[in-house]
Amino acid sequence: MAKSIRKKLTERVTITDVAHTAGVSKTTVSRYLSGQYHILSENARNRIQEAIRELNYRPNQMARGLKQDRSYLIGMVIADITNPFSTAILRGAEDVCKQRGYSIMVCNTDNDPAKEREYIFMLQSRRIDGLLINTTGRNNQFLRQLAEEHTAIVLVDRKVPELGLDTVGVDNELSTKEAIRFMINRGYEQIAFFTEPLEGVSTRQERANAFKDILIQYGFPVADLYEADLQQAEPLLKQLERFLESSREGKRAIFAANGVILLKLIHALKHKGLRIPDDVAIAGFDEMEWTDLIGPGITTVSQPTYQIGVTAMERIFRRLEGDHSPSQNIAFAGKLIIRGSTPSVKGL
Amino acid sequence: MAKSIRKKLTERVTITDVAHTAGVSKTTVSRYLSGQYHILSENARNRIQEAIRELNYRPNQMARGLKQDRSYLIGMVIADITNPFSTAILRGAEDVCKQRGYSIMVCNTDNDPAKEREYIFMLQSRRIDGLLINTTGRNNQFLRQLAEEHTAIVLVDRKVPELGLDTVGVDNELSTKEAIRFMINRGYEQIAFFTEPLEGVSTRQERANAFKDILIQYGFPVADLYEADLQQAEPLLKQLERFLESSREGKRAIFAANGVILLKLIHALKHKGLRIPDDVAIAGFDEMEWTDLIGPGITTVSQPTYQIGVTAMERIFRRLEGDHSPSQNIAFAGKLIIRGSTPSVKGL
DNA sequence: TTGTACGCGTTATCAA
DNA sequence: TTGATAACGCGTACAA
Repeated sequence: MAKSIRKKLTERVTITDVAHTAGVSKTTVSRYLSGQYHILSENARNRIQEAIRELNYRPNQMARGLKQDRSYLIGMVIADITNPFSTAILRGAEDVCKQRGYSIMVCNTDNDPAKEREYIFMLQSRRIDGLLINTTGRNNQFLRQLAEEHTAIVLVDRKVPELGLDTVGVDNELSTKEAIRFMINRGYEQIAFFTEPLEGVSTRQERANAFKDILIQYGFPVADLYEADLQQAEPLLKQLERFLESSREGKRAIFAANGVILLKLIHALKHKGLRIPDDVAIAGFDEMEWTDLIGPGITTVSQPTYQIGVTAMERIFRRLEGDHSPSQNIAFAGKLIIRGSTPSVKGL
Repeated sequence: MAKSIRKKLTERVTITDVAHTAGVSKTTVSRYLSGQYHILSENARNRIQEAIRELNYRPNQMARGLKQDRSYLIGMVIADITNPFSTAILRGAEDVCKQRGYSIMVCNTDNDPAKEREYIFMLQSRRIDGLLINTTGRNNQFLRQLAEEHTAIVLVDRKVPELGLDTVGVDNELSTKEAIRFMINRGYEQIAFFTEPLEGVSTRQERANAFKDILIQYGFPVADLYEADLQQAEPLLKQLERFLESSREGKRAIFAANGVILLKLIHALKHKGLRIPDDVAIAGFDEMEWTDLIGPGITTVSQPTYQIGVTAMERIFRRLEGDHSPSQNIAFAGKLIIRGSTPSVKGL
């Protein structure tokens, strides 16, 4: 291992230096730092304040953490940090953390269990106090291990029932049913459901199941549930073609199980020269900054992402503060935003 | 004795525990941890490995960091983490960090100098080894302070010449000129430039100046440079109306200085019922996932964001490895992506 | 090849 | 209201 020698450009200022120039002991300075002003004399307090400013002192968090067995660090493990859904959650989580003096370490897994595991190890080494994770579901034993140490874990978006952890997300069944029911009521008679691979991802499963349930409830055949791996573009295109060939223009619609696949589908439609909603209607999960700008506007199920991030983070802090109540499953209501991509076709 | 009691209470596995169960000293374990295998007997090495696995030991990074005066932490201070431009950079930076065992702490400033300052202090407390920052430009003295400690700082996107720091971004002058020149060649005779407030943000200034320069070069009057504060929607709308009233249909175009304002402008146009490009042509900085889907597709200047993140991070590591060469200013070429929002209007 | 002893910067415990 | 001292978990001279 090639290590480079680091030169000390500036000697680091320590609590001892502050104590020295303020003419008090380290202990007293430490008390000042942790805000125990009531046991400090006016005099000591002022001199310490002055010394800190003069020396430009910043307490060393590593030393504090080591001593206190607390890092004031939160890990955030996400499948894809470039997904706006994830960043909105991060935004919410970050706001709550900042306010409490915690920092967030971001980890991008690409849905790869191996990467996720590496990150969990790293975060464990850093003694993170809390973890907010959108998990692949393939590293449950390590998550359980983490939870057994002092780490407060909250699962975001994806549940893993066997872990018995707090979960925050949206009510997938409710929202999916509302959306599909809406499309049926608008007169669509053949609705395709496109999702990324279901295995291991509760969110996708819940939405797919809700889709099936509602179709059955309305007496429709469940013929068009497509699972597409988005690594390559081909599979999705093929499945889309299959659906288009098997359906009649005018009464058909597509529902996308999340924002990523919704975007891909819109791209594919454009690529094939198909118009929305004339050739095919479309709707799907995840409101994004562009959904009202594409064609006649895309009908979406909007998730309160920022709120999800805030809530997840608040659960973490509650746990850190000693709340040992049974694990909660917090599901927000999604909001169906109706736009031109799913017009009524009843008269046709 | 006291040790075993403490262990039952806290359950934290330390290097001492590993040493005990492996039957060696802490030092030997430490050598193992830092990969100095050549000074370890086969026997010791195996026993340590086994002990680590058995106890599920993870070295405490806070302790290591404290001892080594290194945190293996990189701070990333960004104006808006939900901006796809920022997350793409983060993605690149993160990939490089992961590979080296570093972690990234994200800090969202909302372009607020006060928030930025708070974050700088916090990061200083954490003894970050490196900082990647998209700065407001209003906390230069604190950045200078950080740089004087052991922190390698790289400015991303926005420069601050007086700090003499490494900078990574895109060649704003070149790309802006190319884009405006392209629009002029396509026959547009009145081009408006919309930007967020110029003050203190080099990127915006460079683009605005390039815009002015090229107009002058072609003998056009520089009448339509609009600085809009996007906190409220009103100002932008008013300015847009001013431009539309002062210009003739058919030969007018809008250029947006970044992705955020480009999106707002497209929204505003839609809101006013104006069509692209029939009523007004439009182009702007920042390629986004939706730019090819809006109307006839939006002409954009694409920045190699992922590459910017990677490069910035690599500069940081180079500095940490002892590179003391003069500060670099790395400017990538942007790429003009021509789409239907800026058709040729020469014949009109 | 291995181990002993000390120190990193901070907080907690106790005594004054 | 203060301070001396012992940890926290690890790495590293120095010794063996």
